[in-house]
Amino acid sequence: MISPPCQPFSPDPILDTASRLPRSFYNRPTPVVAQELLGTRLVHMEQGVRLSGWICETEAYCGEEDLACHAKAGRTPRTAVMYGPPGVAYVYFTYGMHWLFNIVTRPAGLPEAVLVRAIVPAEGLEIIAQRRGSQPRKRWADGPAKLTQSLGIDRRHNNLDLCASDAEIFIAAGISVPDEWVTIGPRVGLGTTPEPWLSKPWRFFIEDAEARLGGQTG
DNA sequence: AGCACGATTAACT
DNA sequence: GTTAATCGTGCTC
Repeated sequence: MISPPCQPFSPDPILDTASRLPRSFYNRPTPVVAQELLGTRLVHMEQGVRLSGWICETEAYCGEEDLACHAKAGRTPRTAVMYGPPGVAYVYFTYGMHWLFNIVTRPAGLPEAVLVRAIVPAEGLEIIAQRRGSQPRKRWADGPAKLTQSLGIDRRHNNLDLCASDAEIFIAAGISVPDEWVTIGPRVGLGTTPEPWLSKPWRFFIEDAEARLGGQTG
């Protein structure tokens, strides 16, 4: 009995991971990575089911000097992940109940990351509906804690290398987003963070994302 | 050991 | 616009 032939590619787009973004994508200035993540897909392969959404809102957090960034406290058990290599998930807990998903940027030693703040759900809609069905569809994943709830992301995924070929969470290449679709402004929810950090234009989002991305098939 | 606060959300008035 | 929910983290005593 001969071995079956290797699959040259996955014929099923639901299982395709060939478009996983490489580590070099994340090893660049954090605001650039944040903007270029718009229009890509955040994918979670959860027990064989593919859950995903189009990334439509991000924020850049830029190291110890950035007083809005957790790394302002230096290297602690929580922030250690941000001091590691780019392309790794930094998932943290806040307000006693919410998980927020970030991706580490820049070379090891520079504690910077992009917070993913919103997605337009694309795949795994049945499961997302189970988790978010108490809310109208437009609100299923239009916030940083809503998207982690939608995709089933939590503490288990902190420090996960998104660039590893077998990682269950990754970013897949998506569509090219025209500059005219993108609004840039100050980050939100920063409370008493002082200037100039409070006003840095490090938030990026696609205007009318649901209409523009909702019909994409990926 | 104790404390104040948080890169939020949903349900109020 | 206001507020409760709920607990890990980092800082002070």
